[in-house]
Formats: sequence, C-alpha cells, structure tokens
Amino acid sequence: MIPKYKLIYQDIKENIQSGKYPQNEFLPSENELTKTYHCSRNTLRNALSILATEGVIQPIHGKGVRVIFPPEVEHPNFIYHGIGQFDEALEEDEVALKKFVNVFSELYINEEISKLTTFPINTPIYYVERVRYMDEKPVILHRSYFRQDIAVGLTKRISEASIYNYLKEELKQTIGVTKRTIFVEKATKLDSDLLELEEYDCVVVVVNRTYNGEGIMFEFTESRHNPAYFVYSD
Amino acid sequence: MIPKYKLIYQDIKENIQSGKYPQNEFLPSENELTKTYHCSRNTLRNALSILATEGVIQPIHGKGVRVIFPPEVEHPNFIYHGIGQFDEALEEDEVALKKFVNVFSELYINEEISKLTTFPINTPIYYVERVRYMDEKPVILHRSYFRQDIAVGLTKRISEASIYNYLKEELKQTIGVTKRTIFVEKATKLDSDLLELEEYDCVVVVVNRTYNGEGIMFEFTESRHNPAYFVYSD
DNA sequence: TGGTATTTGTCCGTATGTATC
DNA sequence: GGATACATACGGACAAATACC
Repeated sequence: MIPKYKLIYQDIKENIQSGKYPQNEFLPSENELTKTYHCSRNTLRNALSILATEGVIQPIHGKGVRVIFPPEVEHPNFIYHGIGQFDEALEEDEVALKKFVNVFSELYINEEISKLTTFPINTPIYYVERVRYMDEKPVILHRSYFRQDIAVGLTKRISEASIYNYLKEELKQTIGVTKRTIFVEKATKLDSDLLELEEYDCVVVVVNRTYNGEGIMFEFTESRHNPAYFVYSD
Repeated sequence: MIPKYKLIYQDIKENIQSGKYPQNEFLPSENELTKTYHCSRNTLRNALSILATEGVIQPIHGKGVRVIFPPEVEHPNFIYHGIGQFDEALEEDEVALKKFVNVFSELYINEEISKLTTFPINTPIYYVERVRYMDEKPVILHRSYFRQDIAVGLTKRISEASIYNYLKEELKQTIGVTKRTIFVEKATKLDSDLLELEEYDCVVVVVNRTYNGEGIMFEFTESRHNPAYFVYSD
C-alpha cells in the first residue's frame, strides 16, 4: 500500500518533468491542489516538502510554490553520473557495463583498517575489490568492507552480480543513509594499471559509508575513479 | 520569533553533539519528547524530519529513532572543507584566508556563456574572477556570473570583502538552494600559473548554481580547485 | 495609505494504520 | 494478543508575507 502523499509527490514530479508545470512558474496553490488530489493540506504539504528538499520546487511565503527543476547540464566528458548505488541506478541503462571481482576475502578489522573505516577492531568483514568497466574501459576501482553480521553469506559470485540486490531481496535488509566524502589523490601504480590511466596522474576518491535501515553502518567503500569519467551532481 | 519546531530541532541537535543522546542509541520516544517540549506530535516530528534529512538521526518504524551522527573523518590532505558559502563558513576560522579579485566587469550574456550558465542571452551580468588563498597559497580560482538585476550595485570593492554579506545585509536578498556539480579537468596554463599547481596536472571543477529566496537563479560560479587541497563532504 | 483576499507557515488535537517486542 | 512506537491522514485555527484594489 503506497501512502497517499507519495502518490501525490510522484504525480507532481511527473507533471514537472513533463512540462505541465513549467520552469520558473508557480504550481497551483495548495488549496487548489488539495482539491485536485482530494486530500488534506497536511498530506499535500508532506508531498511538497519532499520535492522542496530535493530542490525541485521552492515555496515562497505569501506568493506560491515555484518550480526550479533545472535543465541537466552537459559535460564534455560526461559519461558517469551518480555514485554509490551504482548497480541499481544504471542496471537499466543501455550502457555496456561490467564489473570484475579482483579480490574476495574474509578478514577481521585490524587497527589500521579500523582507523580508515571506523569499524571496531576485530569486526568480521567481507572485503571485496572490484573494477567497473564501461564500454570496455575500466573506470572505477572499488574497495568495499561489509560487516559479516549484516551482509550474511556474501560470496564472490554474488559480488559479481549485485550485492545490493542480495542485501535487499535475500537478506531483506533495508538501506538507509549514505554519507560521502570526495577528494583527489595521486594515482598509485596499481591505480594506473587497473584503471589504465593515461592523461591523468591522479584519481578521484569517493568514500561511502552506508547505513542500513536500522542505522547501523555496515559498508565502507573507497571508490577510486578515473578522473576522465567522473561527474558528480548533488 | 523563532518557530517552536526550530528550537526543538536545535535543542535535540545540541544534545546529540554534546553526547547526551549517544551514537547508535535511541532518542526518547516521540511521546516522551512531546511531553518534555510541551508540543504536539506534529511539531516534534517536524523537527525530527529535519534531523533525518540531515542524516543525523534515523527513525525506525516500531522501534525508535536512532542517532547516527558519525565521527568526522580525517584526511591526510585535509585543509579545505565546504564549498560555496565559503565566505560565511570560514570567516570565523583562524586559518589565514585571503582573496584577490583579478577581474571585475559588467557584460551581457552571449550565446557561448548562455550555454555554460543557462542564463538567457543578453542578460546583464557582473563577472567576477577571484583567487582564494589559504596560508599564502592559492587554492581556488572562482569565476562567477551574477545577475545584475538581483545583485544590484555590486562592485569590485564589495567582491573583495563578501558578496554574500552584501546580498543579504544591503540588498536584503534571501539565499535559497544551491545545486552543485563536480568533475575533473586537465589544468590549463592559466590554472597552473594562478594556482601554482605542482604535483597535479589537473583541477577539480565545482559548478555552483545558486537560487535566491524567490527561486530565481542569480549566480553561476565555476570554481577551479587545486586538487591537493580539495575535500568535499555531503 | 490602508484594507482585504490569497497563499504559505506554524501549531494543535485526534484517529487509524503498521511494525516491533 | 497487548503494549509501545513510528507512519499516515484529517480537520481546524491563526500568523505572516504578498498581491491587489
């Protein structure tokens, strides 16, 4: 049962994307919208608040609610957009995507890795190292640490398919927040080899910490990107 | 008059930061909190929803609301954190910050710049080019385009102080959403010279589009960062 | 200048649904 | 099943900003 406010949210969003509610124009007033959706003002405002935090609309006190969904910007080097839930996000796309699992191992967190990941020392971990390919070119090197007590039964085979699908479908885990940090590092020899870096001598490092639906951090991933194919939007 | 839900939001956040509500523990139940704050459940949930979208807490249906405020992560190359409202964010800090205005000019948007900024052709613009220094080293080259009809009366002198202070204090403009895109480009000769790039042959480009409180995009800024000093957290 | 209607912002109380223990 | 806790939804009231006459 999808709640009413989510349906309203989706409908308004589609109407914005389709152009029924154009850029820089105002939406119909909240009073009108409650009539068209046969709902209370609270429910409608619940839907609107999601769009507002997404940055799709901007309510202006006493005036109305303006649409500020911006046109997508093109980049000369645009290829990869969106980070983190790479699997789900792009599985549908028609791009030639592949991944290759270099390393799959089980280990216990030692002091050094604890410092990096903030997992407590001696936590049992699945360590997965994967390379992402796009159009036959390696673009990202992922180094992931999953808590064994949450990603129970993870295998190399599953890592080659979709870890997130496994977590959600098999383990019924819900995925919560992801916290992200981005910076640049000089490329190591390993980076250069695995990512076939040519024009760049550095990599973009994206660190993701993912929490499950219970607020437990269960994944730490360091993704090393070929700068030529890196684009991030918030 | 600060609304009640914001006071509650601030109070809970402070209690989390002070450790009164510890990491990975649950907050008191919504019912209890409504009693301590003498408010309705709606008002309290309004406050909680802000904390949830900030990623500070995570509500779990039927169980409680968990604190997931994570410890700040250190970077070996950590210096600069936070982008965009650089002025306000760091003016208080004790770091040796300076900026130097290279170019200040008035111009009309032409076809090429319109493509870049999405401002309509012939829009009157203030163009500002600034270099950011930190501890005497140049770290960021900013190229900003401000709509003249919104940033009325902007001058070179103001740009050397704080443009945002001017917008807010003098022009009584309210600042709305900022949309951001990050990617990497090969450094130009100009980048290398102005930013004194040494170990890197590239720059991190952060594109900011800033909207005012009315939902009008009035600023487009392309910030070219020295990768050695670039760290971004979301 | 001022008053009125419109529109969003804040706040309350209540009822019911659903997940967890 | 019952108690607790969060999620959804309704309706009403008043405040504050804006627009318009």
